[in-house]
Amino acid sequence: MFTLSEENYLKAIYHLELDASKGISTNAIAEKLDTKASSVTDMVKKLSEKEVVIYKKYKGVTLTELGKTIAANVVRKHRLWEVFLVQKLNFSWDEVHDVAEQLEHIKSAKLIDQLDSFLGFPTHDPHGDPIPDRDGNLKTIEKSLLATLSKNESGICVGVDDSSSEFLQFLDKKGITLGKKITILDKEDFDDSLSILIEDRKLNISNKIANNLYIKKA
Amino acid sequence: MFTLSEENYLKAIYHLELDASKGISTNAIAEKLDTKASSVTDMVKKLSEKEVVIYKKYKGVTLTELGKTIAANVVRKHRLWEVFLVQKLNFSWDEVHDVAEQLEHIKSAKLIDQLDSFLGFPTHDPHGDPIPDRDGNLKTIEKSLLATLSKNESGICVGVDDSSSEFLQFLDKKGITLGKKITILDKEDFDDSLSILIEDRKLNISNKIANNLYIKKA
DNA sequence: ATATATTTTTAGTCAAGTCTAAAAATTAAT
DNA sequence: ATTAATTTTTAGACTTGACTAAAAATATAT
Repeated sequence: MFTLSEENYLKAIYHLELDASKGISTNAIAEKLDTKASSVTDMVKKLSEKEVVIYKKYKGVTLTELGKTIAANVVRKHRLWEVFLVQKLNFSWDEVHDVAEQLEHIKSAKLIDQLDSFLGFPTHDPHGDPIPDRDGNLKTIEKSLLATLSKNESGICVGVDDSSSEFLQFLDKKGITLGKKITILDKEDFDDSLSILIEDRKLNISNKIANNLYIKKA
Repeated sequence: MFTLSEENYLKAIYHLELDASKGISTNAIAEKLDTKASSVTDMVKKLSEKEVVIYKKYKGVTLTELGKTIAANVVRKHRLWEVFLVQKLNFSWDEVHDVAEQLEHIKSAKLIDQLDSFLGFPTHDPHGDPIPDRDGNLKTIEKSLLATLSKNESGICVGVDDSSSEFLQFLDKKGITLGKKITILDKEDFDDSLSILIEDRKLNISNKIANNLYIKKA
């Protein structure tokens, strides 16, 4: 059995491994968890003892298969709870994260299986992130950052990279929600800002926004 | 803010105070929480600092109004989650306790308000125990132990005293569930066992059972 | 290739919550 | 009203997870 702290470390390493080929540095983990590298070293030794990570001094950390499974399961729980909060309890997508951070540590296989079923076996959370299955596998769909699309290309909005409540509330204000179709009307070379069409409305958005919105090309 | 451990102490004291007029002894708390009296002394000092209990050495502990409110809120969460598990996730009433013990510590006012609403503002949990309102008040209904009824009296089954899964499963097996009408057909002086009528079926039950079943007299 | 800068680890400390064993207070018994 | 039994508290130690400051290893720059 793993403690709340251990689960958070595994989850952090799991997320960091998604976009990093080498071993994860203790510093990177420390930053992600808002703690100190020395604390990470201690914990990583413990996790290594428990055979959920492989750790060589000064060489960074990688998850073992077991570690990956455990981390994916925490992520699965987190995302299922997010769906629950939005679909059943009328939370908005920018309110769910902190509560899901707590709920993801509840231990009960039956609970999560039944929740999954109750929600109709959702495949993605409210931010468009895929929900791992019971074995920890997640099918990733081909999605592109809006910023990478060319003029006149279009697609469906399927996810966000940054899921801070500030960004999500900004999207709400602009009427940009998952599932909507977006077409690039124009790209401005000067500042890489975009002119887009979304549901018959024309909108100008900055490059920063375009770099945090995922599109499934049509 | 209170830690998980602090909340569990407050809840234990809260439950113990329900059927005890004097201050609660550290020993009683220790037994309830399956810990040692010395640990309780330490914690009770801390809770006293935080003004949620009143503690005089060797004299036992009582909750302050603040302490009562906090404890009642934990109990409220516990019981709402139990309702959720049974009504929405198809748990049986003997499976919910351990999971609710975890869920009761999730911190989010919105979560619990929305859950309450989602469940239709239930007044009692699956074991017939009342759910405190947002202010910690609970309305107790007049209920009697089945063992206290006399021959030919009858009433509705409204709760259990012992909610161990063993006892609950026993009741399931016998077809005794909340809401059913029970009539005392006969009482046996020798062993205080009862002959009862429940939904046209005649049943013999021991005194031990009768002392753990609550009835609302008809 | 050596010096400098950065990253990572070690060593020692701390707080929360628990424990055991011993001491002190309270309660019960003669 | 002492003595004996029980309960409660204190004192000191342990574990988990974190921290700071110093040492060691690695990476960078001239």
